[in-house]
Amino acid sequence: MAVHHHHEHAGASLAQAAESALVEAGEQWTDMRADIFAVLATFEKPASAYDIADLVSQKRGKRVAPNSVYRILDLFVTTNLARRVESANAYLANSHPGCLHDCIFLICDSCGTATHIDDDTLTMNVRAAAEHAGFAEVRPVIEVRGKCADCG
Amino acid sequence: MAVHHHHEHAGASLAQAAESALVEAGEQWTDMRADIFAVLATFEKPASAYDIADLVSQKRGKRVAPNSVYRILDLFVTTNLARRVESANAYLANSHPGCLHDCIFLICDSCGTATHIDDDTLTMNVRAAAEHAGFAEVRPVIEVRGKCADCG
DNA sequence: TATGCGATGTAATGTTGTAACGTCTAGCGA
DNA sequence: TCGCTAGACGTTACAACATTACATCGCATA
Repeated sequence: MAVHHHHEHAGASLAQAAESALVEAGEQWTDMRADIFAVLATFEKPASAYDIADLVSQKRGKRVAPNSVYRILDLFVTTNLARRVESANAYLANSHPGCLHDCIFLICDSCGTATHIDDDTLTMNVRAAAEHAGFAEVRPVIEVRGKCADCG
Repeated sequence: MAVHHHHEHAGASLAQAAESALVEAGEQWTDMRADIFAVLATFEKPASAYDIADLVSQKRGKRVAPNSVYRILDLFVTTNLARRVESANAYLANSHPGCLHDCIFLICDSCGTATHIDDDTLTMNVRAAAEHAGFAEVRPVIEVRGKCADCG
């Protein structure tokens, strides 16, 4: 099984990496974006836009509307700073922004935590299958729901 | 690439197969369930519970609440008569109920149509990767968003 | 007939996501 | 300096998706 290796960021290092990646992409690293990224990065589990809105509101002492959060999350997703977990309608910080590849998420139905696996062979096979069927600009969504080791 | 082969039902044959599968599972094939399955089966694209509720309401000349539709869709999903497309918050009739395996869905971002691919080797690899990470009772969600051949 | 159970109805509410438009500010050329 | 522009963010309203709690109906059967 082919496995993808890279450095995993955390904490301040992660925020740094995120800022670099966003600026690299020609976007601004504003206070609001920093706050939203910081909050997102504190979550173990995929966080909903509303969860994030609540915490960012607390942090700033002023209501931040979900609307604003969505805007910024969308930006994060397109610039690869965050991922959307489709089967949970929620988001995760990307622990290695700037490193572009498909992720496989494992989400525990019981405790909600998500872990991620990288297996480029597998994801390339999925891409290949889709392209073989005539699809272009493909964006694989590969998630596995189940019960994690801790909840077993 | 290993590929899974089986008979694909359509129209009345599909409804028949669905009825058999549901009864096989120890559930009743009621008028409401038949209507919902029939409506679901007419869709090319993944259908939302509300889409289905509207059409079934028309068909019966009486409002059917989304609630009732969700209940029956959940039943269909657990009995393998239908699939949920997570990245579209919508449902598809399973064209081969009674035949149990993982599906890969290709959904066109442009026209919304979904096609499905069977590749047991690929899906088994995804399952294996999740199980290797300590997950149990795994349910793979493998979808690919992109642009279909017609919309290219 | 009474009773229990599965299926469906009804109402209310919770959660997720988007649209439209207003305001603020930094940058920049006249 | 003035006024313009563009991007970021605010505000409100609403649309779309999903669930909860409880009521009712009809059928099987004790």
